[in-house]
Parts: sequence; structure tokens; C-alpha cells
Amino acid sequence: MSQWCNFRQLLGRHQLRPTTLRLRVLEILGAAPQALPVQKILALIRTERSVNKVTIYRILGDFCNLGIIRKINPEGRSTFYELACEHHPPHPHFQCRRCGEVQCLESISLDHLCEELKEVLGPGALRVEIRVEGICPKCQALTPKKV
Amino acid sequence: MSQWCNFRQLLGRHQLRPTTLRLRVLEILGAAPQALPVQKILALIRTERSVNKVTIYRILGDFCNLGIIRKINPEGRSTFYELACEHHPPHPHFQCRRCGEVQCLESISLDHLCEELKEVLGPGALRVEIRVEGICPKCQALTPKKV
DNA sequence: GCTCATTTTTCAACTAAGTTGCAAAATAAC
DNA sequence: GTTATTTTGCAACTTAGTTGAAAAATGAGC
Repeated sequence: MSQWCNFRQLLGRHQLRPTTLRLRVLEILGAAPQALPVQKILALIRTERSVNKVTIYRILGDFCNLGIIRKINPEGRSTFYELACEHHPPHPHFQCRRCGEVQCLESISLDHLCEELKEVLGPGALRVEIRVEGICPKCQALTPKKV
Repeated sequence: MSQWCNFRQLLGRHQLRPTTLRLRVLEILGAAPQALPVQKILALIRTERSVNKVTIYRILGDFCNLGIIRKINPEGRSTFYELACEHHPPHPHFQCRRCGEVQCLESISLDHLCEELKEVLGPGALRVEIRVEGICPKCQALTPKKV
């Protein structure tokens, strides 16, 4: 993702100063092959420097309100986030029941469903979130088939 | 819902004793026209008698594990639940950004999407949750159009 | 009915996510 | 460099949900 987006410009367009932390959060989300929980973002940054969680919550909250990132509400306690640039349009997510990780199902289009929803709900439908639950390949490999 | 389901039998089938609280939780969910947050269920029961929140969490958790009710993870802190009997099969939900209520979109079929998902994910996809965000009619009526 | 084993409910204490208000630090504009 | 504004940090708090163990309720056998 990061190779396509200039994060400084992106922040500039939204009147946000390109601080180290904001850029780092964008870089992390841009480099991630999947949606990340707040805790993971915090932990990653804390391997490099000290940060207060409040700051991360505020950065993520601001980005989300501006539409720079998307919030995902999976099963479990923590919230996940992903970059929302034009190279990463809305798509369903797959969450593993064992490890809790959230993968992007980018190959599945939401078009058909969105059409159907608009018919039923009119313009009131502002956003669609699809979450598929199951066991991811990695976790399936860990458990012998019939156990 | 309640008119179709015999809750005592339902509990019996799952080796759960038909206690007042368990029956009341089922009645409340059965009578609700929409999914309810834990807090609401607690509050409703507390208008009648005193209950400990732990009990309600445990009842809801047990029901959920047995497939008697379904858990919905909407935006916001609290978890919502709905009855999962054969008269109320899985369906998308609409959540209002203003009031936070969660309506059932029972008229929208998940069949097309589920087919598509099974193709991509194989049998790994165990459950699909679809959440539509928007402003509900009630809240739209409260706010003058262009404000 | 009474007794015993099991299930259900309660209590108190705890965890973990996320929030708030305000002070300190960093930054941009002048 | 000084000042006004934005960003970050700190401490304290709120709220949802969890845990373990004790107390209460229930069902089965008598």
C-alpha cells in the first residue's frame, strides 16, 4: 500500500501535521497485509519508542473520522483498523475463531449486495460491513483434522 | 417469536433447567422486534426483580454457545443478541449511527453472498455477519432534512 | 416430605478497552 | 526568537465483560 500513497500529502490534504507518530501509524497500516487491532499498532510502535495509548487512540479516531482509515468491529474486545485509500476499497473480512486475526477478502465484490441493500433501504445505507467467521488455514494446519 | 417456540422444551433439549431467569431472557429476546444489547436485557429484567449482571452474561454466553441465540458485534461497546430459532434465520442487520439501535433486515437473503464466499473460502466459512450502517427513519425524522 | 449431588445464581474483585480534561511539549507562523 | 496553535502525555476514570468461589436453588432417589 505504502508504495502508492504519499502519506505526507495525505495528511496535508486533511490539515493534519505530518508528525512522526501519524506517519508511523499510516506506514504500519499501509505495510500490513491485513487489518490490525489497536493493541498491535501500539505494540509495534513501542518496539521503537515510547508512546501513550491515548495518542494512538486519538490518531486512529481522527483518521477514521476523516475517512483515511476504516474501523472494523470484529468478535472480541479490540477494534481493528485498515487503510482506506482508493487502492483498498471496502471489502468483506474473514476472522479466525482461533487466532482472532482479520484478513481482507478483497476478491469478493460488495456490488451485488449493495444494490440489493439500496433497493430495500434507500439512501439511508451509508456503509456495509461484512464479517466471515471461520478457521484460517494457518490454524487449521495446527490442528489435526478430526480433533 | 414467542408464539412459535416453547422455551421450556427448547431449554430441555439442551439439558438446561428452565429457570425463571433463563425463560425470561428467552421471552424478552422472543418478544423484541430487534436485536437487544446486554444492557437493555439487564435493565428490562431489573424493572421486575434484582439480578446480577454475571448471571445474565452467563445465560447469554451459554445460549450463544448452544446456538439458541446469536451474538451481533456492532459499532460501540456493547454486544447485541437475538433469538436464533428456525423462524428467525441469519440475516443482515441495520445499525443507526445516531441511536445505535440494531434492526433486522430479514427481507435480504444472504444466499448469493454465501455462495460466493464458499467458492472463495471453501468450507472454512462458518458464519457470515453483515452490518449496514446508516441513519434510521426515526432519527431522520428528528433531524430537519439539511441539518 | 427429606437428603444428597448437581446446577444455577450471586458476590466481590478484577481485567482490559477506551475516554476525558488538562498540562507539557512540539510545531508553524510571524 | 516569540507567540498562538496543534499535538502528545499523564493521571484518573468509565464501562463491558470475566473469574473463582460461596450461597442458593433444583432434581433425583428414597
